[in-house]
Amino acid sequence: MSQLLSLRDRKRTETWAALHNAAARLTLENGPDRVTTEAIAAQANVSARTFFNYFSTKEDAILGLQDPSIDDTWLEAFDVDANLLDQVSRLLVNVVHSTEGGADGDSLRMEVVQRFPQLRQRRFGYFLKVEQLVRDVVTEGITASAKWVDVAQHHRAEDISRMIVLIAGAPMRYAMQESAHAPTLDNQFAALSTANALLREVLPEIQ
Amino acid sequence: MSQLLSLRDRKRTETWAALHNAAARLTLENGPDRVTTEAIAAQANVSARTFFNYFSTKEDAILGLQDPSIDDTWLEAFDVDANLLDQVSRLLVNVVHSTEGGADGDSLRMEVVQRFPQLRQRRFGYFLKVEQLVRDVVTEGITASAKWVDVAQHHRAEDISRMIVLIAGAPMRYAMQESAHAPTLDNQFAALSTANALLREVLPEIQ
DNA sequence: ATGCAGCGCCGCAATTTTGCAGTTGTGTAA
DNA sequence: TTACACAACTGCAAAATTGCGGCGCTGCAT
Repeated sequence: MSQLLSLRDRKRTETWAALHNAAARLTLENGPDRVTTEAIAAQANVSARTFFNYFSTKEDAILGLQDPSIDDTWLEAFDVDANLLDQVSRLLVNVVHSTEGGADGDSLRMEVVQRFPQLRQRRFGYFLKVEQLVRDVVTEGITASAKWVDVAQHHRAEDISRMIVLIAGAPMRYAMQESAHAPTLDNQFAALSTANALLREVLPEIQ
Repeated sequence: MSQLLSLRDRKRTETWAALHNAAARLTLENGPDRVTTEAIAAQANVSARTFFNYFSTKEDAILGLQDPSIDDTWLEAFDVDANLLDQVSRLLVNVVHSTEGGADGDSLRMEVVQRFPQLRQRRFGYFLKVEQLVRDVVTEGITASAKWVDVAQHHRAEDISRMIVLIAGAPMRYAMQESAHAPTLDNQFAALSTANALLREVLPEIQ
């Protein structure tokens, strides 16, 4: 049998997906304002209270957003002393992905974001949490690194990593703004890699 | 919406039915000895431990047996001072029914009992619990009744009701033995009413 | 303007489910 | 015989779910 997840974890995932699907489906049918958290919970066959055990707001459920997290594998592979920009970029992409749970294939998220732009700001809100998380990782790396002792004498590690994450995150912000107009998954990838290229070209010019 | 049962109660009923169905189905496919409680739980999509929150033995799950209970309606209607034999008979039938939960229509119980006679004794075991419950009701009634004070001077109320329930229960025992050979629902009803008629004929002859 | 109903959301206690580490009994292979 | 796997079943503590009362806000009828 598939014993990768415990029964508990499997059910938790199922309930999460059921709530997100119900929320997204009902929203597509009636618009986000005509959907109540009660109706969503009923569709997912759980109590109204349980809804808020999984999502802190109705919008989070509609969009299927979770708090960001970093896989241990990524943490171990992270090395501040080489290719920092690349690494932080990839970390950001990965952590953003962690905020959008479940299988993307059958998720109704895309359609929802496209049809109800009011919901978009919520994703930016989550990007702040993502940055915070990544910043912590970078801060820790810098603090422990010999390569950064010089810079760290003039600035606090927190500030250094804030700046690094801001730069590395610029392409994602750029892509997110773009994706307002082109919300398919392919288009988002395209926007991101365009933005990445742009960053590489701009960086050498401004120093 | 149908708000007769709370979400909690509705789910409890569903889980009970899922476990019973899984147990009965797997038993029909493989025989009771080749079915594990784990497999049943897995089929019902609950943990192995939860199985034992619903049934105290594997056989109970296969047969779909619950502890007997008496509906309050029946309790209020019960009156020791009139038609006692009839009332206790009906009470017994009703309480026996309460031990066999769920919708009888789609239950696989019948088929299981017919094909695996080893399971039959378990039903008799439950009949003892049923008698106990009914006995308590009758005892309480007798204790509070003016009509029974005379008899109660020579015998304890417990013993009186024990005898009454035994007599009133004779047709059910008779029918249960018969049903070994004719296990359909109709046949059981027929056997029971035959036995009832028989009792009525015998009673006057033996006093 | 004023009340009032509806909805999002939270805290808390009761109930249920799960995981885990047993104990016991039974068949089976060495 | 001994050893050992396996399955029924239990106790207990952690986690999840539910019900319920309550808070704050918003829109709407009076």
